[in-house]
Amino acid sequence: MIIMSNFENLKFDEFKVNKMKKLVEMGVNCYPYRYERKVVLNEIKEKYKDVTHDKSEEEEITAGYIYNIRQHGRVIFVDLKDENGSIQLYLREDSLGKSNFKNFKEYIETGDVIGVKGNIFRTKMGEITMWVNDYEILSKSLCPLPEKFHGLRDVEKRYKQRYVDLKVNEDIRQLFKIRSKVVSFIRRSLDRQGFLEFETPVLQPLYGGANAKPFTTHHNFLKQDLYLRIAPELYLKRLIVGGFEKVYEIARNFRNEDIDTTHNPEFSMLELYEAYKDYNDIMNLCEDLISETIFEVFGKNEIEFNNTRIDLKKPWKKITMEDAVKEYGEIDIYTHDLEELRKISLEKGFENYDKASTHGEFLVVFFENLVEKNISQPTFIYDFPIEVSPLAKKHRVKEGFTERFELFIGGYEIANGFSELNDPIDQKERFEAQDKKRRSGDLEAHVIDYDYINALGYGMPPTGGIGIGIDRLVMLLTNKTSIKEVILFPQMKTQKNVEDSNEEK
RNA sequence: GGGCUGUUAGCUCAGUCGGUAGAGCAGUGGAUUUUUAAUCCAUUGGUCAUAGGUUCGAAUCCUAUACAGCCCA
Repeated sequence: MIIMSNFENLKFDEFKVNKMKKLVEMGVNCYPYRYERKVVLNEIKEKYKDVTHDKSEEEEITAGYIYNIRQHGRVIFVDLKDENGSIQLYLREDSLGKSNFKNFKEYIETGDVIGVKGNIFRTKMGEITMWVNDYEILSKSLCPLPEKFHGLRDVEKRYKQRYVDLKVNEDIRQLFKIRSKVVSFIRRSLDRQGFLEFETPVLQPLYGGANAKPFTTHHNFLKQDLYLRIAPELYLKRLIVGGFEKVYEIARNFRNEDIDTTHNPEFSMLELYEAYKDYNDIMNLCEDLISETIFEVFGKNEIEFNNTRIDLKKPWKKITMEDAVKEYGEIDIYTHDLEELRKISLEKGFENYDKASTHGEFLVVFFENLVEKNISQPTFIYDFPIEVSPLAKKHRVKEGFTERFELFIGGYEIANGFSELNDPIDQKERFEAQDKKRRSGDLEAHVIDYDYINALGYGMPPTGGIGIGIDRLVMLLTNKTSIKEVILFPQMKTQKNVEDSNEEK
């Protein structure tokens, strides 16, 4: 029944293709260019919410795709959907005429897109329904839709054929609508506050702004390797040097790392920078921006995530990393020597402790292993060790620390910000320290960007900045624990064909 | 990187102790002028993910591979 090419993985249905061909023979264009749709389905539902059994005087013209058909001999009921609504159609042989009715019965099926004209009435069962006077095929479907009741459940197919997932699973379409709203609200909010959005390079000769491994590509004409950006940070701060005072970018970043429930190789991040501000100002900005976004989308400042009620009412908790480890981990790092810290890490089976060689690095290890996952309610963790924060300004009073913070909600890191390091000499030393780490095998350590140091040499005002993970934020808002659920087309491995696997060896 | 689980009809899923492959929906043919997961009758459709192995006999047991999900590092 299904025509399936070995090479193209097409799922055309033979019956559907034949019906389409028949229609074409009859002179019907199965793929016309436009349709004069006058109203969407929700507008009809709203306009006729008090309609009675009597047909409306006015004729309505609308369109959508068919998701169910119930044939009753000389009557057909059809369920029609558009982006935001649905309506029932009522087709009668005596209204449509014999041949039009027969054609519908024989050639129109679930999945087809049609335009319809008709009057609105209420059926015996109380359903607002269009009494169809005329219909037109707008697109003939050739692939069978998944089952009407269960929809598409197979997770792999849902991700790989997201178009089907969106078409048949209403909740998925709602989820991505929320994602779109979140992004557009953030833009509107920042624009209203006087921020300017800029597009900085995705292809970069040097990558920077985060600890991560990049994707590498090659420019043929320049005969030069380029990297896909891991963060827009260093370019946005060059804009602050250049004299812009409030800038942001909603940037797609690329990191060549493991794929799991919280990591996709490409992901979206809001990064913003504001001159003459410090990390305290930015924490406030972040708190306002996120809580307003959530209120805008849900109309309340309370959400349910991973079976936990999260209260986003301001002000949010603020605690230093050191105190957080004391509170949640019940240990004061600075009262133990390195040998003891190493021993404790080993005993408790901490991740990544073997790389730690300073109190600051152990503080981070203890934080990540003992604290992070336990922070459900929105909490700013602030004052990070200098060793792990090469782009953040030294703390104004606390030796060995930087003015950096991260926001945690529901056990996830949502945002990361700081008083930006603007001392060019200090920045040079920090990069050199990173470079040393790099040379000793830490592939995620920063590379030295001399042009960036040079930019700072021209003078960057005191500046506060932040990055907010859009995907993580959307996960939180839609109660999803897998990042793939909130990315339209997540990266999935494609089936290898024989030729490819030979080439690889 | 490691562990566990999954892969059976277009979709959602059964398949007992190893003994010829099942259902619902969709599709196809028919009945049906207010149904809404419509109903009724009939009916098509499977290299059981792939490749090996054990066995008289494998969807089922074993090994490897592919892809995926979840958990851990």
